[in-house]
Amino acid sequence: MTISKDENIHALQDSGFRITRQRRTVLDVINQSEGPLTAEAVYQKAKEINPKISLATVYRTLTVLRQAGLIEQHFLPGGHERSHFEPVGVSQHFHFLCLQCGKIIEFESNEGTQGVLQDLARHEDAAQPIRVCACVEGYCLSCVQQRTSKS
Amino acid sequence: MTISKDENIHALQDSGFRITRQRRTVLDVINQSEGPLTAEAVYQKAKEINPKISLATVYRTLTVLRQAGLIEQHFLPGGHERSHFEPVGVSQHFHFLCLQCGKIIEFESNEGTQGVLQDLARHEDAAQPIRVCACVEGYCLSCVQQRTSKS
DNA sequence: GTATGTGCAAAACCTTTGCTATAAA
DNA sequence: TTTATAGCAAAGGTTTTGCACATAC
Repeated sequence: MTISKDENIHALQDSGFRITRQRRTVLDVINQSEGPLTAEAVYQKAKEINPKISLATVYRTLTVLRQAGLIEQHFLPGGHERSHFEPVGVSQHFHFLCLQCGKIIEFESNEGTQGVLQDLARHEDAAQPIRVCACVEGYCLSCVQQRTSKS
Repeated sequence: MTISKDENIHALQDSGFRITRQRRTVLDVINQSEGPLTAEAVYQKAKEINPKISLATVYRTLTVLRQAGLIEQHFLPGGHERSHFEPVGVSQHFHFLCLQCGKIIEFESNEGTQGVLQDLARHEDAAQPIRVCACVEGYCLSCVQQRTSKS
């Protein structure tokens, strides 16, 4: 599950980037995180390791790590408004958002992925799909129960 | 295809909002648009009809129209960074983004929707799904051909 | 040694908010 | 007449950028 960072980080050089302390730090933070982190959250955790790191560097590093294929950027459903960063391939890109309480549930969906790709295949112009994500919005169990009991 | 706005706009009153010139304008702009519009784009088009309208009003109106169920807010894949607004039910919530040229293809996917909902159903906590959207990233035909011809 | 990357502060960007005047009901 | 809404300008939050210094190669 935990992939050695040093195996990883040289992807930076393969993409023509340099390996720096700050980039190691940011990558470590993301690789060791439990769930997706906002840029601000990455910054806070990175400062615990390297108090001198700046928010600008975190943003620039996130871009670079993304270009090197070391992390992915997600947007959660509903708001979508803030980007979140995770190691490549760790999380499912399927989210359910409860419109009432804001709870987010991650789930897997091979059926969904296949279905989407199958229908997409009818559009010849979408030649080479790489990544699928889906967002579902609705109400979670406890919020449904609350609503039911009110009426 | 074009639904009479006057049939539509009274949904505002049903939700306890007033009907104003600005709200008519914004709703008209969105109903008559070809594709999803950013808030800024709505503002530009609205100014052609009512030069006095302010951007703040556009934002507030977008919120109100959304609450009244007259328009929907989407986020396109890849960037996701800016919200786009469309009439309810007009567009598919499935998008393909070409990572190279940025082209976006909208498509339908009943298979995808059903697959996603089927897998989501295994999570009892996601009791009442309402809306599904999916984003696919990859490369479009012409960009794939370019890449192939280079190598 | 040279090009890239960092830190800082300032700017850019999108969106929201406070306030007074205006208009819908 | 009463209350919601519009317009303006200012503030808010996130992300980007310019520039001088530092660091990786």
